[in-house]
Amino acid sequence: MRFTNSPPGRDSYHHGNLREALIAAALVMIAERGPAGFSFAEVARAAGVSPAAPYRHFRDRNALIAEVARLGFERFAADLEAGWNDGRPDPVTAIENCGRAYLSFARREPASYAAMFEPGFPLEDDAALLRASEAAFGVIRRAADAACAVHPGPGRPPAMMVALHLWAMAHGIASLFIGRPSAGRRRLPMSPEDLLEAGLLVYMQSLGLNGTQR
Amino acid sequence: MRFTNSPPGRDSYHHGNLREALIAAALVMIAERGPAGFSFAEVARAAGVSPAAPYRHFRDRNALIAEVARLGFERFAADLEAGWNDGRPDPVTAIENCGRAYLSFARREPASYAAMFEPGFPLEDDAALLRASEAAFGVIRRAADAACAVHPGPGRPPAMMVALHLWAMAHGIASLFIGRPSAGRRRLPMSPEDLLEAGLLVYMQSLGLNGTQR
DNA sequence: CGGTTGATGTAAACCGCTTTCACATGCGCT
DNA sequence: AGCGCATGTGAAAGCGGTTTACATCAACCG
Repeated sequence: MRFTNSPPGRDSYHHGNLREALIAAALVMIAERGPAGFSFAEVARAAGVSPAAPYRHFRDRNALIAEVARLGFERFAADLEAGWNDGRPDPVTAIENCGRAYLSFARREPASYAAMFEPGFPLEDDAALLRASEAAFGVIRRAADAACAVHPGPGRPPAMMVALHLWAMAHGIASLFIGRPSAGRRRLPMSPEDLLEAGLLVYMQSLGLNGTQR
Repeated sequence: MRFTNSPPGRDSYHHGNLREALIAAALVMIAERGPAGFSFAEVARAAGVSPAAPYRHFRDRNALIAEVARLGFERFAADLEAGWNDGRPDPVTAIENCGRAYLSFARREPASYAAMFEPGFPLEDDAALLRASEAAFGVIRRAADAACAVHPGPGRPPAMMVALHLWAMAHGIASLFIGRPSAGRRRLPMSPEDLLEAGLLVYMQSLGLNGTQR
């Protein structure tokens, strides 16, 4: 499998856009075998260059994974933002849509999701990556803010805590039931999407955030 | 670092309990660098034996990780069972205790937890491992059953769904906020334990599973 | 235009890991 | 005491990953 992308297609000594080709190859391999399932030399082979070439673009294998994660967080934040859609038509429905966007991302981009949450090495010293992940969580945080604002006077739950609960529930379901199988994986009586929607509804109902009876 | 354990301490040709020593060494290395962060030869070195010795006990590196995961699931199930404590003093409190036991395990045995949920390879063909993981989930499932039984007549939630929600919430919090840092990690305004307890309370309150007002 | 410079890719050497083999050791059973 | 099987060794073959010194090329500049 070559990833030399048509324009300048590698008819010459230089590749042309090796950096992007390496990222694309890494995405495929991570999707197939996880963040630990490929080597720096292997992506080089997939891109049709010598094993030493990638070192011109990334300090090492970890830096490549970190870049995959950073780009993933950017698209992730955009997806969540689109799902949230400024809280329309109403906060509860918007949060459900946001949850669906969350799982949809994990499903469409399992490689990015894995690089983001199971990189296999620290990956906390990368400032750009940190900023990207902050942006993604920011969407959830703002959604929780808006939803909590609906809550009547006293006893209003702390928005940060609500945001963390929403995130944990979504991540828990994505991590357990989407992507490459792990040990805990088991057959579900419903789709992960339905499972998450039900969980979010139950949670938010208790907070009095929706108009439903109870 | 040697793992030759004091009683026959390796004064002789044979190790004495190499199998356990290899598992112990693997646990240390997984805790430090993740399931992908060690080689078969390296655990052999740590145990003070030749690189070929481990093959007498495990088919390959993956089999070693799978065994670490299996033993982890056994202790995990026992911990959850102890937390649940047959639903005493009452189902809601018992589920909170179960949640605390969940996070406590992830904290005390980060290596086991990682091997169980992020092994880095399929690990679903191992029957013994599957059984062990079933047993662990069974505890959560029974807790959800018992809790749901308290619910008044119609509108009773499906226990399986509740079990999955509880598991997802606990796993989400453990995965995001306990263990070696990942990208999504951020500073919490509260301990993971308090975060989970609050989340479980909010969730169960909505189901009418506790006696609290609202 | 021609030369220089820096970015990009290569070739090959080096190193460690994996796996297998024949062989050594000694524990436990009779 | 002696036998047999489980367990550990040593060496070697083969791979694959990483690294260093060198090759190529594009862009810039006088």
